This record gives sequence, structure tokens and C-alpha cells, in this order.
Amino acid sequence: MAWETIADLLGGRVTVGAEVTVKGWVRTRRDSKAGLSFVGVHDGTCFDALQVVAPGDLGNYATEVVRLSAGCAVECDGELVASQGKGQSVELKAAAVRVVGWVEDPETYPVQPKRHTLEYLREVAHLRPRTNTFGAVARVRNCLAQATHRFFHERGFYWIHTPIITASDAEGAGELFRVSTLDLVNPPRNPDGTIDWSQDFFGKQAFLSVSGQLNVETYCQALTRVYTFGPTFRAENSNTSRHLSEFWMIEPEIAFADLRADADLAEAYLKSIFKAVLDERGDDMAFFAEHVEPTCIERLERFVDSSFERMTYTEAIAHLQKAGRTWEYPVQWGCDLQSEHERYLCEELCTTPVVVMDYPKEIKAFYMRLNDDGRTVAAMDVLAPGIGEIIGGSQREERLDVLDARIDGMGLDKRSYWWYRDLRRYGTCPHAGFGLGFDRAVNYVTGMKNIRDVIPFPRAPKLAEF
RNA sequence: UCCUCCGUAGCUCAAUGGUAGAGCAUUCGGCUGUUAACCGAAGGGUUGUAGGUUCGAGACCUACCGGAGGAGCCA
Repeated sequence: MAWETIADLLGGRVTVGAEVTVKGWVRTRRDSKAGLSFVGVHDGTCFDALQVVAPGDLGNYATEVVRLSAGCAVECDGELVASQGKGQSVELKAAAVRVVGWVEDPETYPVQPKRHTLEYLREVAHLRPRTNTFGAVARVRNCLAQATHRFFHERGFYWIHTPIITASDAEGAGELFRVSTLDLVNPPRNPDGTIDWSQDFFGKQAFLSVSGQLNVETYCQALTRVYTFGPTFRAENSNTSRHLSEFWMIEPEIAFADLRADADLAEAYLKSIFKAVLDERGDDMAFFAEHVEPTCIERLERFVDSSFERMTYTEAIAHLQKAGRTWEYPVQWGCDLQSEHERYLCEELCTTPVVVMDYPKEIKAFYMRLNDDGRTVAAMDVLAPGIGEIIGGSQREERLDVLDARIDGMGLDKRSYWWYRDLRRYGTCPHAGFGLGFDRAVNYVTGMKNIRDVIPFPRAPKLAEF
């Protein structure tokens, strides 16, 4: 008998009348003393469960079938038949139900067939994928990841595997996790008492990468269109619903391109992966719309059909000053946009994602290209309702003299960037790119409020149990 | 890291400073081609931890631990 997935059985890809085997985990059991039981079986291949009808004349009916509880692993053989009941089109008329793995203490099985809080489920992260919510998140997350690779592949981008261990805090993008094999209790020391990093594994200080951007720029300057997609690490003591210590970032980089082309790419990319979710994960999105965020489907549909609002930083400041309200953080040209400002722009003023471009150079990174006005850089942030900054990008400074002036001006050491500066010495060209917080994108799509609930095993301060 | 709120049964939550309760789950019984089924019964507690106030603390005070929301940092 062929082993079929529940997605294929419920999706009409197996003909009614076929003899099949199904393997999965029990969600619910309802007994009919008329002599049969209904067992809801999930295998995670789609949102819905398969109803397995177990007749009372099965050899193990009294001894095993009626003892099935949530979480048990089973294999069921039987005929796929049209359902007599409501709620499902087809069901499995079981000829055999084999219990592969029992739940040893049903009373304390952490995932009961009832509503659990997301906070509680975080404490049982090894079992939460068995719930409707986390199964749906996992499938949508995968859909977004596959759609990401498809989007870039179809446009001639190459996926570059940038390193996870890096020897320099190149970007200055935050606190770093140190990678070291030195003895913490008794490290080798220099004559002046400081730690002698030359004796460490890499012969110098090393850290987990906070961004693949600087590395991927080198491949951009050879392969034209490239991107990274991998884990990124920040050791900041951030305790919020939108920060993780380990998160996944997508960073495309395009040569012979300016900031406008960069914004165009960001918009096309987001629309593409959101459309994939609408096309491929209707079952899961229907669940999110019903139980998590009622507007999540129409929000995506509107997103795919409309265009981003675009404004300059200077225009954004003007909008905020005209908003007719007092801000906790006063608004004036030159200040960084705070959460309350970003929220107003995308949630109230536009009610759509907004691209803010051309920020003051003082509040942005050294590698962003200086505009002709001499006071702004070609940077952009894409702000999404409910999430905040989902994309940060820029056109890169391709002129060596300007780049050097920026490095000096920010008090950085040019020698640390020798290979990055080399790119400007050998065939430099305009180029641009952005970083997308993948997990934040999953939040936006699903309507899930906390970033710890859209990554399988969240890492955050004091959180690394699983 | 800062501000605010929260911590009671396996889970979700009640309980004026005065005998710790309900729903779901679990076990047992009844009923039914059932849909988070339904009806009845039973078991289940060092109220996050450690001190303190009080005749008496789940409740009030202090510290710590854990969680949530907001802020900062950012993606």
C-alpha cells in the first residue's frame, strides 16, 4: 500500500477508492459507542487533519484505538472514501491502525487539543510545531524562503555563501558575539596585561557576523547580481517582540545600480514572495486570518497590487511636523526617526509600506553614498505597518576619496577596511543593496506579533534552551 | 538596559486580608457518523523563590527569578 501525504489525499491528488497508508500524529479522538472512533491525524504536509474512521472490529480497537490521545504516532492503512460527515470531503476508512509511539502520560502532554498561549508554547518549543499555529508558520516561512531563492534565481542573481565567522567588526552594526578557543580563566596575555589575541584560533579577534554585506559586495563587483541568505548574529541586549540575537537576513547587492533601482528591487522582491504565499499557502493564511490577524490576507493582496509610497527623509520630517501632535521625541531635520515616527508614517499617514530615502549622513553608516547636496546619503528604509523597519538599504560609496573621508570622519581605521577599499581602487562602479530581516517578513505575512514565534528556535538574551 | 503590568491545578483563568474554585485536559460511566462532540462523576495545589508586616497573606511590603507590553539599539 502506498504511503501518501495528507496534503495529497485532501488535495484531490489521490483518487477516491485507493488503498493507502497514512503516517502521522493524533490530534483528536472522538468515540462513537455505535462501534467506531474518529481519529484526527496530522502529518504537517498541509494545514488540515485527515479524519481516520476506525471501525470497532479492528483487532486492536478496544486495547489500543480507544486509548489513543493527542500526540501519539500512528500508521493507518485503509481506503480513501467520500466522507459521510460534514467538515471534510474525504476520509480514511481504516483497515489497520498501528500505534508506533504512545504518549506516555496523556495528562501531562504539554500540547493539548485546546487553545494555548504563545508564551506557554515558547516554553515547549520542541513540541509547539505540532500545533496549528506553528505548523502554519513553518510552512509559510518555508514558502517565503523558497520564493526568495526562486525570485533571485529567475533574475540572474547568484546566492553567495558569505562567512558566519568574521575577523572584524566591519560595519559597526552592533554588539558582537566573540568566537574564541582561548582559556577564559587563564588567557595568554601581552606584557601590558591585555589579552594576546594572536594566540587565539584565528590569530586575531573573531566574531559571529552581523552582516554579509561587505563580503557580498566583493562578489557583486564580479558577478553583477548577487545575494546572501543566512543567519546573522547581534549580541545586543534587546528585549522586544521584533529583535533576535540570531536571525536570518537576505542581502541582495546589484552592480551598476543606484538607490532608485535598489528600491525598485526591494518592492519587486517583497511583492513576489508575498504573492507566492497567497498562491501556495491559502490553507495556512485562512487560519491566520481567522485566529491571528483578520486583515492579513487582504493586506497582502493590497500590497501585491499597489505600489510603495516613496518619500525623502526631508519630506518625512515635514509630514511629521505637520501631523499636529506632540511627539515624545521632538522632530527636526537631522534627528533619527523613532518608532513612533515610523509608525505614524506607515500606519497612519500612508497605511502601506513606505520607502524613506536620502537620510542625513550623520545618522547613517560610512559606506553609504554621499549625495550631491553634501549633507545626505543615498540610504533607504522600508517601513511596514505593524513591524517597523523591515528593510534597510543604500547605494554604496564607490568613490575611494569620498569613502576615505567618511571613514576618517567617523573615526574608523582605514587599515581594517583594506580589502573593501581595494574594490574602489580596481574597477569601481556604482552599486547598491539592502538587508531584509527575513523573520520580520514572516511576522508581517502571518500577522504573528512576536518574532520569537516565527523562528523555530528563537535566540534572545537569556533564551537558548532548545 | 529603562518604564509599566503579570506569575494560583497539566493548560486558560477566578477568589473584600478570613475554609483555594471553575472551564478545558486526564481517568471512569452514559450517549452519539462524530467535528475543540455532548451529559454525569472522580482524581489533581508547598498560590514563581526567599524574607517581612499581621491574630490571620494567593492578596500588603522588600529582594530575586521568570514572562508580557512599550522604549532604546536595529533587521
